[in-house]
Amino acid sequence: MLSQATEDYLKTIYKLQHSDNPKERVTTSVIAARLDVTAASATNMIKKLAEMNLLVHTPYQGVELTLTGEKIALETIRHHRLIELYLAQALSYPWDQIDAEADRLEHAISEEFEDRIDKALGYPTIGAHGEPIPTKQGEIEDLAYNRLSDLEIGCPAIIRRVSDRDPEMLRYMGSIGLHLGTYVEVNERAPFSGPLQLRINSDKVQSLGLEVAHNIFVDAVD
Amino acid sequence: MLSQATEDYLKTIYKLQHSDNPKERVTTSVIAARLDVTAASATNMIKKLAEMNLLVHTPYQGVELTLTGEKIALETIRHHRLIELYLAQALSYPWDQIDAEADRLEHAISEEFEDRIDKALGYPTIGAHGEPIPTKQGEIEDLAYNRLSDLEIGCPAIIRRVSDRDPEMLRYMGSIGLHLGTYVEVNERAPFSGPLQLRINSDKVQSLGLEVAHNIFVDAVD
DNA sequence: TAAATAATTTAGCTAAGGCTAAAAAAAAGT
DNA sequence: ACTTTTTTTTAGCCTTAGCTAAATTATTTA
Repeated sequence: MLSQATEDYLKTIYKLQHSDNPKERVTTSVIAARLDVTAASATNMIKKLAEMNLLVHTPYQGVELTLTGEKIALETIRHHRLIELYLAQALSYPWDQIDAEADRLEHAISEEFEDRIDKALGYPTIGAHGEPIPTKQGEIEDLAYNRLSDLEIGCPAIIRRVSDRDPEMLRYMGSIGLHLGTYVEVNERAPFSGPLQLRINSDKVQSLGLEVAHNIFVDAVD
Repeated sequence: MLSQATEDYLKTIYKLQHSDNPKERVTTSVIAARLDVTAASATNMIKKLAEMNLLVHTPYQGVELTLTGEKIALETIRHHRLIELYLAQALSYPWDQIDAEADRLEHAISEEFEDRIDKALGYPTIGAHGEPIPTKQGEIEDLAYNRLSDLEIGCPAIIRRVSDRDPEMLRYMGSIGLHLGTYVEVNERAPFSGPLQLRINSDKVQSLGLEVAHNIFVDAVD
């Protein structure tokens, strides 16, 4: 059995590798920052993971997961996203609380538990914030959406995914009526990186800061 | 936050203190055996727990939980039993698998999770094997049942609790139709600590070894 | 009561996974 | 090209919670 720390590092590295800017290298300091440990601690763990053949480390350059490492990362991410969805759907958790709870539970559940909540949820493929859920075989869909901050003016769209990094931000989104599936349309864009004026559900008009809009992903509809 | 090991020791000590034979001292070796660690490891941990004022240790005599220690033990046991019941009821786990799963989950859940499954289960007071569930305030009912092995011949009774120590035994009980709430009556008792002849649900007759009967607790009816 | 046995504790080791402080390597600024 | 700054790594330490082996204390048996 792999330690919680091992799973956390692999999960984090996977997410960094497949994030916004895929060309950026996944360096020691980036990993350390994301996991909130010192760079020295990260160096240490990276060395161990490399010895276990879970990743390849090019000193001073960054890391890349091996197939085995990626498999484990995806398993952990699958656990995480299934648990999140279960918390939201079966236990009515608000979407800003599920990430923290799942972060602890994901290391404690058995395959049996995974299978049972998977079944209870109807074998879902999309998580509570719109992320794809890896399959048991370690396959993951590549869902590419546009950022709400990049959406053309007057082009109606549907919210398909939100970043779950900041619970505070999730709470804010919810409070102004932004959820998965919500219709939105940008009315206008204030100059100098100013806020968007958003029409929500062809109804309410709401001013939305760019930072928030950057963390909302949409699909254009026509 | 207390470590998983700390919670496990306190839970185990509590259970030993309140088990079959309450006069027996809870010694280092008994604790070690139950937790499957060496006596030296137990000595070590006991020393730490004593320093934390979670228990009082009289060298060579045994331990006794302090009020604080007992509180934490009961909190852990509450988590465990609520999770067990949730697994059984909401996820249809068989009763022989819930203990192992709950053993890992009990350390990972938040108060929020506890509250939500408590509510989902309708604020239960009895666990999946018939054990009392401690309240959030750390109170626990004292349910004293008779062992099936001690039940008088011809006296109808209802199964109210079973020991969850051995999953194999639980599976066996289930396979011959013994569950919580099942009606049983001892027809006869073979000599020399032989098996009981049991009538189950006023219907099937089944021979049952003493060891199993010893781990089933009943309430006489009428 | 003395010797043998059993239980407990002590001493010292190990592995994980953190940390700080210092050294080394790479990148950036002048 | 040479400092200066930033990043990464190394060295060495800490805590947790296990382990074995040896020493100590109780208990049992002859």
